[in-house]
Amino acid sequence: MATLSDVARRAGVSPATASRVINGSSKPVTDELRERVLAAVAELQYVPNAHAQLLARSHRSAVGVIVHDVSDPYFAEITRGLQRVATDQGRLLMICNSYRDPDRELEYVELLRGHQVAALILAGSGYHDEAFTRQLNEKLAAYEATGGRVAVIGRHEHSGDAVMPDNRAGGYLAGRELCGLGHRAIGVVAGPRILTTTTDRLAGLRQALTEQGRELPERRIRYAEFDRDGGAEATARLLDADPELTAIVALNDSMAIGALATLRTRGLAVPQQVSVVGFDDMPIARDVTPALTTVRLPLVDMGVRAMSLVLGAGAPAPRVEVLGAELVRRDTAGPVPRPGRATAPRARRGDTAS
Amino acid sequence: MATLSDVARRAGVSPATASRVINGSSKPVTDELRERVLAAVAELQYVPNAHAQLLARSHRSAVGVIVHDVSDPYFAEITRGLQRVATDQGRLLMICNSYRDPDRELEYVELLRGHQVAALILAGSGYHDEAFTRQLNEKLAAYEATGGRVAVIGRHEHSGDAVMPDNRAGGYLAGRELCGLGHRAIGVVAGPRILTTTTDRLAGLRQALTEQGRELPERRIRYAEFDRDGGAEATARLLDADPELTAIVALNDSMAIGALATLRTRGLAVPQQVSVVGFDDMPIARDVTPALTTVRLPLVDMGVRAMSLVLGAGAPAPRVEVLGAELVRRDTAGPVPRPGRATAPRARRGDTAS
DNA sequence: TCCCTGCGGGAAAGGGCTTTCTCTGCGGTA
DNA sequence: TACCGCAGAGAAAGCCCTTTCCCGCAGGGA
Repeated sequence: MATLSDVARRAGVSPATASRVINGSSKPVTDELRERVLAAVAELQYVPNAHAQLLARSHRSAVGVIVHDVSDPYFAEITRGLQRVATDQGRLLMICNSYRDPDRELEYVELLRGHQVAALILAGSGYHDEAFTRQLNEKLAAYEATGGRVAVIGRHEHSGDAVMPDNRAGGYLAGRELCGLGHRAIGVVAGPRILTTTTDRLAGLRQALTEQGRELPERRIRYAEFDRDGGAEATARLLDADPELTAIVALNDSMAIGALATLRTRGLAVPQQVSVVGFDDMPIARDVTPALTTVRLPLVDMGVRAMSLVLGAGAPAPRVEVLGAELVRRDTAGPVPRPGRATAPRARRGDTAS
Repeated sequence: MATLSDVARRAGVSPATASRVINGSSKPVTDELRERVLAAVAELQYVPNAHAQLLARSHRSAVGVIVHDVSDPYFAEITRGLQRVATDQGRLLMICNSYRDPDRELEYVELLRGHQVAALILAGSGYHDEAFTRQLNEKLAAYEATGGRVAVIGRHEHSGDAVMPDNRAGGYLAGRELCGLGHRAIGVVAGPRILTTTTDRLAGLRQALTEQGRELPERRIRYAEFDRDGGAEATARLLDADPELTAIVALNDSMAIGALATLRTRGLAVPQQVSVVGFDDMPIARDVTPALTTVRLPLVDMGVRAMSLVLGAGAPAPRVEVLGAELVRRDTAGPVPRPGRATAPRARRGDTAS
């Protein structure tokens, strides 16, 4: 690889001058030398060694992000928001997938610290795990002690800047909607119970049912992986245990899609026999058939805000931004079927392509 | 940030010894010193500066990847394959999204070169753009001249290691299937015509039709963005121009989903009135209703192979691996409707959740 | 007793860049 | 004419590590 001194030598200047030209330093350089340097750069196809630059420069610029999986639409949307702000500010993003493995999450914090990121964003759900939380907080504290900025998305036991989707309110919305449609036997297809996302959404849901004088017993909840196959499998277990179910709440849209697959396999019409409500409103939600009724979270905006928090001026007190959830009515939630009468399939509501 | 010399000082040893302990060097260190160093590391929460390490070490380890967009399922799958091999070998992956912007692609090549990656994988489609291709090749050549390894996925005008999905064969498969079902009026919802992926798939399709004595006039092709909305829009234009169409080939699954959305909006039954065939077999393809008939590409495997090529021993001659395409029959492609008879909706074929 | 060997440790030389500090030479002022 | 100041260029000091090279010392063989 050509180095800066190669360029300098070829241009007949000192490395200092070459560096100044290449970085557009404020220190003035004669046009003639400038041109000679630029020519040498082009001829040698010179690209500065990023590591050497980062070592020599004082200020850190990159931002680290830890998500569960960028290819999961939930995180893809959040990342889009993060990226937008980062790009605007000329920051490089280092994105790490923890695949919901707490140990890997810890490792990535170290790794990103080692890479001298200016800030760190934890975009995955928090865990109900004291030992892990303590370790994570130690590492984050060490990082913050050296001037690193941290923001979390979701409920983590971390005192600092945070963007919180209102999962509880979202759960409540889903529950109220189904109650309003007359459902009593409501099953829940939940993500891993160790995630705060799961428990928060569940808590909101439970509150809605309780307010309506209904209840949500544990036997109507099935925990599984937070993805399509987890949803399919949990739905199957739920139906096996309780064939009377008239509605299913899936705690994210991927699981909801799995639930729809299982219902289809079993010949249960949605929403005529069983209603389904998802969570997140990922883009695909409107394209499944019937289009998914779900709870929308402002995912992109969450990313935008988290990045803004972390790149903005440090506030004395930790800032917490709660972002509301919103019910999106589509075609998978309908009135509870009248008992004792065989339900005939009705025409599906039309959907709009846009 | 604590540095290595801080650790050394605290442990009462030289930086050299500290480094040896931390990196598990082969050079032996007394247990006592070792423990003192380890203790100091823990107390100071020391994390080595990755940039300094990379600068000091001679060998480069990270691998750079340029994709169009990791959150696009097509690339998510490929990336999964890349990641698998990289992780096995303890390599860090730097993934960059070009968002199908050639200039950004060029910039990322520079950036990754600057970051001293050991290898570079171009996973996006190639472009029909001579100026761009020349620039790209120059940059890649410069990189390879300094010992960098390069592999491309898809057809790029780059002489070197490559993994090629057989897009042409896939297009052929789609065409033959529809011909076999009796379709004559076949429309194509295509991605940007500047992408080799588009033209290759189109070429295969055209060949199939030609062999059957049919043809594929330009007026039955609509080019749009390679995503859901592009597909929806192109389908609308196609139907407006030619309402007699009995089948649509979408050049990727995202577009196919957009096509289904438009057909649904217009009240056209799939596959009774219009058949649809997609391309790629992304995971969601089996979950839309009706489940999508499509052409499967071994996406994960493509990633695995590309990474293996690039991390394996350099072969004297460039290696090109062509991976076959396969037709996956699901529920969106059916026999051509008999003309002159109103088509009544039939029962949908059952699908299996798995 | 002396020398050689080998082990454990430290000194120091990079690795490629940025940036401060220093130096030279010029134009301008008194 | 003497001096000051400043513009433009270079010398050199880091930034934080790794790794080679070297040194001192203890043990073993002659």
